[in-house]
Amino acid sequence: MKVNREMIARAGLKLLNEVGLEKLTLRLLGSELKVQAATIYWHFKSKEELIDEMATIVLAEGAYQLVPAKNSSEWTVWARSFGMGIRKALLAYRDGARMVSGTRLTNTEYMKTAERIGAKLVESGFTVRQTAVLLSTIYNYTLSFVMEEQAVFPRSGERSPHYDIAERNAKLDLREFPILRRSGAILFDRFDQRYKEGLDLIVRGAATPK
Amino acid sequence: MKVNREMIARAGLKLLNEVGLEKLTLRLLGSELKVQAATIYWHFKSKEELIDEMATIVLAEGAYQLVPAKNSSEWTVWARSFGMGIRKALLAYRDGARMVSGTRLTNTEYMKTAERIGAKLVESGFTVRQTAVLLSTIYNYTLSFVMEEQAVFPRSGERSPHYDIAERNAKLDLREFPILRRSGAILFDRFDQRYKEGLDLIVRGAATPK
DNA sequence: AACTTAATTGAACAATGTTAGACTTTCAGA
DNA sequence: TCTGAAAGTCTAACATTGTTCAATTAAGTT
Repeated sequence: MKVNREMIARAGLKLLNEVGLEKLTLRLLGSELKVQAATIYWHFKSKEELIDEMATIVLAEGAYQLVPAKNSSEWTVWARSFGMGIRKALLAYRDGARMVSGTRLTNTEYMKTAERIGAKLVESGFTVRQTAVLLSTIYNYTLSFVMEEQAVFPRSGERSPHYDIAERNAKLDLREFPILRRSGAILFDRFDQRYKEGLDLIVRGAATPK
Repeated sequence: MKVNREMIARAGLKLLNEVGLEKLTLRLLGSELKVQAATIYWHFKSKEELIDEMATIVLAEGAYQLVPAKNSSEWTVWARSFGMGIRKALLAYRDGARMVSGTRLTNTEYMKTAERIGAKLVESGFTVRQTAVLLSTIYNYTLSFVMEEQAVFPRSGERSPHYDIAERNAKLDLREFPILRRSGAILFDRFDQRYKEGLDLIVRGAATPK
């Protein structure tokens, strides 16, 4: 059976959702495609390059949701949509954030959307530098946030046993850590809510003159 | 020669700086300590646990710099110092950010400092929730920022050949990507500067009422 | 049909984390 | 001082992984 880069990367993403990044081995991927692991090396020069391709697909696939549904004129809506869209794209795959982090894009699909958003911000009065700082700050915040989120919820709705709130609290003395203790429920639950609040900080900061 | 958890983790950090996270193998670590790799398993139940310990040390070691030198009364100074301090702590070791990301702390040393900073914010009028959101947002931003930074500069001052600005620009058509093209120099150079600007966004956001 | 290129296979390699059992050191208590 | 158990280390192996390479088959071209 003949395979190509696209098929391999897609199968990789399918398996990623089923077994997670750590268990995504080239032999498993080969068996999914009914092909030897070595075959993959005809299409990709390394596993790393395959993961770059997979990450690129995830971002490209999710790119459409980075831009507001209505062609709103408010730049704040665009900035927020950028963050929320990336988070959604990363959450679409198990270990999505960890996979994307530290990969290099293999094509410019995703960048087209980023360029549009950047243009919107420049149009709204930001300098190129301010635009780059704002978008990269949102991007970094989001990437790390979702990495944590997916550590707690490897698959959406399924909480990892390693992050039990009650267990964590048991280790934190209420007298010594009054604030951290009360933060557990905030940090390890209702990620949607906290993500938005953090995103708001950044956007509000950009909206506020020094 | 007898070794213990502390010695092993310290040696691990020393080697981390020399060879990076990927090449940090248990056999190499064993040879550094003049001990077989298997010995490490008497002190740690897995490599992951060893890395947890190493990460914990990095944060604990860096904790002192999370708090302002002068006991300033301005909460903004505390918030900024928190971010800058974490960045410094992560930068102190090669692949520091990647190592810390996704590990679980093995003791509460670092948390003591976090609690102090949290207390300062609550004292300044923030709710516990606002405090948790602000600090976690700074933390996430910083972690991801430094991961990128250390991908570009694996060791401080030594730029990775994979992130050449001119090369990147060559791939980006100036007409199609006018903004991204000009962003390269902002994103892949002068990390100090950009980090502060991003951090400022967050802090300013927290200072601004909705 | 002959020949070239594209794609896949099978088998192996080196390296890694990890484990099991034998061996050695440490040291408290008789 | 002797003894025996506990603590610590070593040797040797295992399973799994990414990767390579020569041999083989499939596809496409002249």
